[in-house]
Amino acid sequence: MAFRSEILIKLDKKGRVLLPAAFRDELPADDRGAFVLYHSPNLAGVVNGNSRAGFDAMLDRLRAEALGPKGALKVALDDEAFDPAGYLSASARTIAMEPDGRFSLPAEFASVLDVTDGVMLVGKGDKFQLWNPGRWQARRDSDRDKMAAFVRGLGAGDA
Amino acid sequence: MAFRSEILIKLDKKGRVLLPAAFRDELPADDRGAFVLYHSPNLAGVVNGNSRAGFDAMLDRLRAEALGPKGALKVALDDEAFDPAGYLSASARTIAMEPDGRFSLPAEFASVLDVTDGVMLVGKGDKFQLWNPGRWQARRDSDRDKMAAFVRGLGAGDA
DNA sequence: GAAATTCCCATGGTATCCCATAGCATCCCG
DNA sequence: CGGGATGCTATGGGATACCATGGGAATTTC
Repeated sequence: MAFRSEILIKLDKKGRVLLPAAFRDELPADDRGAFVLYHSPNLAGVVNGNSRAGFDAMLDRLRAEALGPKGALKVALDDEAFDPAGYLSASARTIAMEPDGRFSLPAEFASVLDVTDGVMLVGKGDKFQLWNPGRWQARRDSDRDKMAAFVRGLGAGDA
Repeated sequence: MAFRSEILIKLDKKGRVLLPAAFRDELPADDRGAFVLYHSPNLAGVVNGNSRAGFDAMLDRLRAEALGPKGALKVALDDEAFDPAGYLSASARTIAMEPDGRFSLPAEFASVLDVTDGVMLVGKGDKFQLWNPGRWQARRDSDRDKMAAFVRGLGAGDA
């Protein structure tokens, strides 16, 4: 289960978006009809997506590693303390797909993405992202330079 | 598992390419039906390939070395920071083969390779590469000289 | 009832399945 | 040891299935 590739998908007049077959195939076999969209916790204008199981697994890791072994119990009782996993849950929505893999993009996501006729779907391995196509282009260009620098840095550190 | 040799393969009118038997045999026995293609991170016009397991192993090593022990959690949440493994995932595609070992080369790869009727498959040990045959010829010639110089350098350092 | 949502059918393009063949390499068996 | 016989590899091509998309009709929502 690893989301790869970047795919430009049409947003039609009815506000529908297709989750590409390449991504649908990465959803768990027993839960192909729905997935989760949630706002990026620290990058405005980006929406993250994952399978329900993948999203839940991330929350579990978050609670375990951020809060320690007693985290789960504490979170269940302590409403005063900040709970990052709870924060993400509130920003997330379960999205049901039609049998053909399409779904209607909730307006809250469409507006932060600022998309009107196309959405860029980007695989990030253990999750995927929705981007405004133009913004993704810019991000991608800047990442390309960072990647080249990163590779150069590996060589230097080695020697 | 080591990819060796250089093989020129036809690109037919339907855009199909054969993964040579010599390379298919190097794929893990339990995952022979598909592999991964991804753009070279720092060499334009070159496409890399590997088994799914080989690609994933590279990403794991990458994340381990690029980030600290808390890397996994940070990467899962931080969309603003540059993530080399995520960058490679976005540039990669899982390629399913027909039972006879052929696959259709996605247009994005065919265009950066600038191939029309033939692709050079080059084994690089732990991965393989796709090249435009002419460009590979040039690269190979230049590498031959570099290799000779490298071997001479070894002798000098020894003495 | 008007607007939005969901279901269903339609379509062009692409990818996949399947069958076919020529050229090698290997095997087999007396 | 020879000479077929077999099998696999790389390639071609027709038929079929699937993907992404559009749009009408039915259903829901307020």
